[in-house]
Amino acid sequence: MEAAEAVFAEKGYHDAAMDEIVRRTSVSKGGLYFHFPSKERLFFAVMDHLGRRLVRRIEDRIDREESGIDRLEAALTTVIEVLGRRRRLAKLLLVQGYSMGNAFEKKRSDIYSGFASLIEENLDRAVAEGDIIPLNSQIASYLWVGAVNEVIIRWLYTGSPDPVREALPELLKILLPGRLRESDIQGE
Amino acid sequence: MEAAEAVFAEKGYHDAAMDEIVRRTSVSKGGLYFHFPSKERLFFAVMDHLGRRLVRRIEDRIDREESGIDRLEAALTTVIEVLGRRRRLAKLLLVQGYSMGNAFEKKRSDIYSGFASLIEENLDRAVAEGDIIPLNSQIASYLWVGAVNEVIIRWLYTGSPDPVREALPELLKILLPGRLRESDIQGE
DNA sequence: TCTAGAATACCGACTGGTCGGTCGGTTAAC
DNA sequence: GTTAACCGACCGACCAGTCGGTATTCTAGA
Repeated sequence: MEAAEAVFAEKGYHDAAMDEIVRRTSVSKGGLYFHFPSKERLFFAVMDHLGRRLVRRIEDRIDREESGIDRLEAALTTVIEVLGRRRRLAKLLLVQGYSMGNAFEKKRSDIYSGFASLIEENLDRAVAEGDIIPLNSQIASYLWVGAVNEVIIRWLYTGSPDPVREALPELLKILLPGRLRESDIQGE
Repeated sequence: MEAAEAVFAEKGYHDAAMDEIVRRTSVSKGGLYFHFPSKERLFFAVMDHLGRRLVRRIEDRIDREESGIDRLEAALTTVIEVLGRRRRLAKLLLVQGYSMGNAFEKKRSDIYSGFASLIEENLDRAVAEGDIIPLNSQIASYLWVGAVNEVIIRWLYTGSPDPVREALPELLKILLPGRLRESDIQGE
């Protein structure tokens, strides 16, 4: 029962007790352990499920766009919108994993890589299409991921700035300066 | 004894046992608890100490520069250099805190804010000096912080890319496009 | 069609190990 | 002789995982 998601999101890996997860489901502890051999595996299963679903959602969204730069904008908008509206999901995906200690390293890489490679791919595409200046797309994709991560975590912890209304437009402006030429031309 | 730093950095907050910290020092458990009322407080003390030291080091470095844009470059270079050379410090400051669960929220904000406000301040300065285009410096500072965070964590987990040699030049190129005009002018 | 019994799914009281924190005491300093 | 600094054996709470058992579904042979 993936309503274990709720407990992990609220308490973090370590403070989430299997007994509490059990209490919130209709299965018993034995039943839970029949399907998942350990707490760690249960947690990984939840993370994988949610991570993959988010990436798929982004992919579906950007497939509607033609150019690399449009796809980049759509990808960023989608992540920020999804994570910025669902605190629980955001907290679980971006924060609570670390609380399981060093075992999380591999899993984190997996999840973040899904999003990063999506960005990397479309950065290359946008470069090829001449919409943005050439760059090391791998490192640039880390920058994108890191920016999203930080903005969302900041919002989780302090409640501001609003990811969708405040942060997103600003991030787009900085990360896709090519866009400026179309709408912001005025000075030089 | 701040050699508790080593244990926290290796194991993370939760997996670090007070008994092990004690074992690695010359004091006893009672002695340790005489100075620090709880494990949590000890951890916070270590974090505060290291966080403040890093910020001070950056401040010292950027005070040697005149313009906002030079100070930004110096700040970014310094963090990446310091964290990119000292795995233990980086892991402790950027990763291990989360493993203490939700109690870490406030502390993380404190530490990251120190660096973010440094960036924010100098972004404003660089804007005023006309070296970069106007932007929401608060959100831009989160982007900077997030980018550093991600690049370093990536390196911690996978060993690449090299923060100083590979990531830093690329980040500078993207974050301070103004710099391009001086060295990269060729086309348009 | 009936049934033995195998396999699958599930139950929840219990346990064994771990670890933060305590406390009665000792030593050293002023 | 008072107080600050320090010691380390011990305690008790907590919790992942177990295990002996039950219920349900599937399978096969007569």
